[in-house]
Amino acid sequence: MSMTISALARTAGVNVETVRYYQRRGLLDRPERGEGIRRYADGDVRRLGFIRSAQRAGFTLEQIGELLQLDAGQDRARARELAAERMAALDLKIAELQAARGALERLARQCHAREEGPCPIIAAFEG
Amino acid sequence: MSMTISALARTAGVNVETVRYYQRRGLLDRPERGEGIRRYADGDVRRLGFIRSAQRAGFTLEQIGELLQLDAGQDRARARELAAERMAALDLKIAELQAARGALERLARQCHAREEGPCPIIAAFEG
DNA sequence: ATAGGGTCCGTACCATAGTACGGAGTCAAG
DNA sequence: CTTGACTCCGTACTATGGTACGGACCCTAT
Repeated sequence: MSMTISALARTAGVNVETVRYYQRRGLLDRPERGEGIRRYADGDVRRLGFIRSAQRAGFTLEQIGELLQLDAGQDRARARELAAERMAALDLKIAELQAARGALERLARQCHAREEGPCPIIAAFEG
Repeated sequence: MSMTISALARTAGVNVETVRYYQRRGLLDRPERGEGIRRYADGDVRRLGFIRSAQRAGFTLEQIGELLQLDAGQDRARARELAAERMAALDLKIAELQAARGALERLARQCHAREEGPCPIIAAFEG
């Protein structure tokens, strides 16, 4: 319920320094010091979890900061806008990675097929 | 056939400074100065194209450097190894992005459905 | 032959997302 | 009541992939 910074970090699976960094960036609160040391609660764990999930979804820390602002302001239109933007970007990125993946796979197969001569993996990228 | 650095950069769609940067990193050659100025040829364009494609496939510049080494050495086994590693990493990344994309889409729909209350996009990430 | 643009090159700077360091303070156990 | 671990905080450093700057040189057209 009430944890130190290292317990918070451990719970969320991040480095203590990362927690401090998020505090500096304004993504996490610095709770009041209760008798010398700051104590963290479940809300902080959830918030940290939010940051990491959003990050996995490809949001930058800056965008995450905005999402957190929206959370307070309940600006749903803007939240949807951000989500839509991110989805478009993700679609693009996914398509790119899939193309790269496919190309790589074909090439590796070709490279396997003929043991002689130059590896087609390298040649194929030239374009 | 014989181009200046800015023509090379333009052809490949990158900044002149980027070309110089790749030269510093050893990814591109610095051709001999013919009458004061370095002249670039098709090979350089292809090589620069290779770098950019490989980059789109998610290779880091360091890995690209290794691929270019292999090109010379014709170490096909290592090339396949790198390709396999990269494919695994791509699969992971693609799955992650697709998950994020799906989550985002569901949330945006929910957020649209009910105009009242807190936006679920933000709440949903907490976990 | 001189003005302008382009080139050359080293060095410095940028953003992003952290990680590390060092000194001072605090806390819990022995 | 001290020792050792942990916390606090500012500042500095890291990696990655570039971008920008400034002085010197070179090339071409007028």
